[in-house]
Amino acid sequence: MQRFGRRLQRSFFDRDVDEVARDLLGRVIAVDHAGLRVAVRLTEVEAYAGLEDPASHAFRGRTPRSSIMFGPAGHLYTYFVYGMHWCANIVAGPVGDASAVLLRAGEVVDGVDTARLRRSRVTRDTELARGPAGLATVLAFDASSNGTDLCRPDGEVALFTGEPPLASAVRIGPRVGVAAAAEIERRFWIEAEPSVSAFRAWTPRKRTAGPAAALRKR
DNA sequence: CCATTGATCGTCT
DNA sequence: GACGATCAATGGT
Repeated sequence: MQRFGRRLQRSFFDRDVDEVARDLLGRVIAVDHAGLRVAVRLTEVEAYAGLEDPASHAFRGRTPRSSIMFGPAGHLYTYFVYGMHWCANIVAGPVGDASAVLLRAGEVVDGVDTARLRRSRVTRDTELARGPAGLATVLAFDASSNGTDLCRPDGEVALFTGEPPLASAVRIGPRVGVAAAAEIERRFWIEAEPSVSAFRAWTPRKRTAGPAAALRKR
């Protein structure tokens, strides 16, 4: 789509994951699904640096879930969390590096009507793609999206150049909801963007399983 | 505005 | 068997 610039090539993703994450801000990810297009301008992302990063899904080596991360850059890595949400990453760096960028938030710039239908409980458009699960829902990402190549010229998922933000508008801080390596700053976002989710430091949760939960189920 | 919490299941130990 | 790269409803300030 000319409107959002050129489709990004594999070389864009095949670099240091922190650089890729930083450079993804302002880019536009477009998905054609069921004959409908939704496009999102990325405003918040997080880098996960493969085997060396305790917070990464690849930290403990290759598993069935993390196997896509060990493959070539520019492919989607989707995963299921908390028993109900899907989240999406883009694999970055050389093969075997197992790094990826979590797509945390964005602004819906095309297909707003479709996005509203997919997020029926959301009232404000700025919240349609706020948070990784909301963003994934708007773009119809799920198990079947895992491994999708963003760099195929005819692919139904694509990343376009868009318009990168001013360097002065980019902020860097700790990742959201991450217990491991909480001091590392690998979250990148665009300042003063209404679609960016609020920062929440990791906090221990009250027990949700155990005797009380078992009783509740009866 | 902010803090708390239930829902729900794939993944890995 | 425990827990998680979460969301949205709820209730208080």
